[in-house]
Amino acid sequence: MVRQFIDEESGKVVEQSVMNSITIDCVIFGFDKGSLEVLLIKHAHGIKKGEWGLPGGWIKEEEGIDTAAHRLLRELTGLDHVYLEQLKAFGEPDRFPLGRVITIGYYALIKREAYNVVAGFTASDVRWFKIDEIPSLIYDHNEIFDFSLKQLRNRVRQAPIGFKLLPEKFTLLQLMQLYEEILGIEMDKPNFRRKILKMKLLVDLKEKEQNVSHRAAKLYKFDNAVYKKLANSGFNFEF
Amino acid sequence: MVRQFIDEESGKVVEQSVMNSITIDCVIFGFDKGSLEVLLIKHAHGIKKGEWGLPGGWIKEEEGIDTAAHRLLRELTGLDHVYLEQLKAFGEPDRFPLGRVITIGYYALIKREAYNVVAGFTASDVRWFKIDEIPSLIYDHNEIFDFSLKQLRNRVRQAPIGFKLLPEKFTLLQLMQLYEEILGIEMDKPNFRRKILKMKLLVDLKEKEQNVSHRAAKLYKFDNAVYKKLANSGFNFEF
DNA sequence: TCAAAAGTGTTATGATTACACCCATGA
DNA sequence: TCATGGGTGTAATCATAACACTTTTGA
Repeated sequence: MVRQFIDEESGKVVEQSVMNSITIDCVIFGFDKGSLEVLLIKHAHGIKKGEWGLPGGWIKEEEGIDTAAHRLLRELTGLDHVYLEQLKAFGEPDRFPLGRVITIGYYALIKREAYNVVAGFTASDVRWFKIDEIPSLIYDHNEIFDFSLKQLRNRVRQAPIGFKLLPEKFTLLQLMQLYEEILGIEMDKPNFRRKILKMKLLVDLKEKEQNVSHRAAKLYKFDNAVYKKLANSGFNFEF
Repeated sequence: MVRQFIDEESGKVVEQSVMNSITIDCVIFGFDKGSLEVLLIKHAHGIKKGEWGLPGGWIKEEEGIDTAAHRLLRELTGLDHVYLEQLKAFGEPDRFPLGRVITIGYYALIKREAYNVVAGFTASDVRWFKIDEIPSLIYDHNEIFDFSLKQLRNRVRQAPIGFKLLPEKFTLLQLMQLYEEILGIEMDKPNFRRKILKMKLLVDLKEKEQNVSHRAAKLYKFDNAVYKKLANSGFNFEF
């Protein structure tokens, strides 16, 4: 099967061979103003024109699947160098109406303020949706989204991937609210502070918030080097 | 693409259309005499004839992927109605030498004593290997195995899937040794007893071991109904 | 009676939880 | 001065880990 692509160097439309009957779909999570959100695109062409779905596409014949997922994200939304992890393959025989197509689901975590999302050339619209306001999506994309949320809730308890959703500099309350939002639970502020600080994963930046109408909070950043040391010597990230 | 299959009703060889460039491979775990083992097959045909690999095969055109994994397990090893869970898709472009093929990895947990493993018609040999004695496998099957072991170690801490590897009736020491073997750690017998019994997941069968040359241990079974109740109300299975 | 594993008891330590309460800042 | 969130303190409770010890059974 042959498909059209925008060549990333020349910017011209080129034709390339892709794998038949296998696609990639991607759930993109962002965190903004206390809400966990997902990026959806409105299809500009095809049988599902005008409907919302997950960004996705075909895998080139000579390209690995992780590479393909990164490329698709770049093409469809302008996002590059983001945290991306595979969920699993979805392959019910009737999931796609025009033939047998298996899709590999991915999820991405992005720092909202670092990116400006644009609609790629196959999308007519791109928008963030709160996770409890996801519309009815094309094909089995609601199932893929549900699975991705479960996976995120699981993974966030095992490794500090939550930080991928926050700005470089953040306050402890922002971090706590992120965990509350992802896990759908309420936490105790004093206890959360102590617990996260005891882990020694955060670096005190000796800076404070600016222009807030209450006592300014200290800013912290995540220390990836310390995390790697701790992760090797066995380490638990439960909340 | 068309492949040959043994029809499950008539027992005759039939031809059926399968999905092109996508396969399934399965890591089958069993537990015997204190050791965690994996079932491998020696290929009888093809370019990798005589080499060990994971059982696997093609997906029929009208068959879901989970269904395909169950069927393949049945065809290749005689195993039916086993616990089976998808790992993820493996799709490096060079993983398969004769063309671009993506594979979907699965892992199975089976009760060794309940099954008699046989070599299916494409395998010349089938054997259990201890997890620290896995030979060099075909394609990227060592990578798939490594991932499956990581996944098993993770999952076993989140849900009581370990029981799928034990006989219906087991002693607390057997259970503890299973966890020790899977997680690769040593545990304290008195503390393990108390912890697992406090969870209320085990039913005391009021029976004892027979013919052991030491004090006979009580036999227990896993109570799935209680587990489901506990799992709903939030529940932790850490060891 | 001995070995081997079953099974109980005890104590120190640390984590978790649930609060009360004071502090800093802009409106 | 008041609201808002920042930040500290404390005591009760619960979980974990380490290890000493008693019991049962067949060889």
